Amino acid sequence: MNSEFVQKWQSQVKKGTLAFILLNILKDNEFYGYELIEQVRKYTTIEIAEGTLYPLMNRLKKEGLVTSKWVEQESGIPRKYYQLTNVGISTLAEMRTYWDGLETAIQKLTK
Amino acid sequence: MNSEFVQKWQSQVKKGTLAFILLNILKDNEFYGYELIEQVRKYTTIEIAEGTLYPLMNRLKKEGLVTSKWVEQESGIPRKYYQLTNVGISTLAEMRTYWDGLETAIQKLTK
DNA sequence: ACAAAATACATAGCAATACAATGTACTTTG
DNA sequence: CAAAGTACATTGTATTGCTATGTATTTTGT
Repeated sequence: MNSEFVQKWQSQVKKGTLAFILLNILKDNEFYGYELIEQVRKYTTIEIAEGTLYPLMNRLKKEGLVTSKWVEQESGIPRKYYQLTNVGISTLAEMRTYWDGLETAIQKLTK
Repeated sequence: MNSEFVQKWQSQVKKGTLAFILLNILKDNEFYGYELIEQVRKYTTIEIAEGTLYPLMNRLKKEGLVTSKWVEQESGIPRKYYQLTNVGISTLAEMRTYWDGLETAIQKLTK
C-alpha cells in the first residue's frame, strides 16, 4: 500500500493544488505562513514543507494575488500575515470554475 | 479572464492529474496513444500535447502500471495499444482513495 | 493532381514547482 | 539546560508538462 509511485504522484498532485487550497483558506481570514501549514494540515491530509510554502507565498505575492504585512509579537519572532487582493479573489474564482469542471469530468471517469 | 497566471496554474494541475485520468480511461478499455488524447479531449476540457503523452505513457509502462502492444494497420502507421496491469489496477485504487479525500477537503474549503 | 491537414509515433531542451537539507533566532517544554 | 517547537528563509535536485522538431503515412480540400 501507498507504493513509491503513489507517493511521488501525490507530490505531483500538489503542484497547482496547493496554490488553490491556500487561496481558498485566505478567502475568509488572513493567516501567517506557519499558520497556513497548520490550517492545511487541519482541513486536508496534506503536509506542506516549509521549503514549499514560503517560496509559494512569495510567488503569489509577486503575481499580485496576495499582500503581506509584518506583525510584531510581544514575544517571539514577527509573523508575516497574508491577505487576498481583489486580483486574488477574481483569480480564485477562475480557478474554481476550472477545478469544478475537472472534478465533474473525473467523477464520471472514476464511476 | 483566463489570465496568464491561471493558464500556468492549469498546466501545473495537470502534473499528477493526467496520469490519474489516463489510468481511469484505461480501466475499461484499451486505447492507443493518439486515441487517448482524443478520449481526454472528449471527457474533459484538457488538451494533452503529444510531447506530454508519449513520455507519460512510457513512464507508466516503466513503473509497470500498463503494458503495450503494437498493432499493425491494414493501411497507415501501426498503433501502440496500452492496457492496465494488475499493479496498475491496485495503484489506481490507491490514487482514487487519495483523490476522493482531497476532493472532499476542497469541497469544504470552497464552500 | 497536389498542397495542406490529419493521423501516429517519438525525442530534446526549457520552465515551473515540491521537497530535503540547511540556516537563523527566539520560546516553550521536559 | 537540552530538546522540541515556533517562524522566517534559501539552495540544489528531481519530476513533469510544453514547445519545437522530426519521421512517415493517409485523408481532405481546391
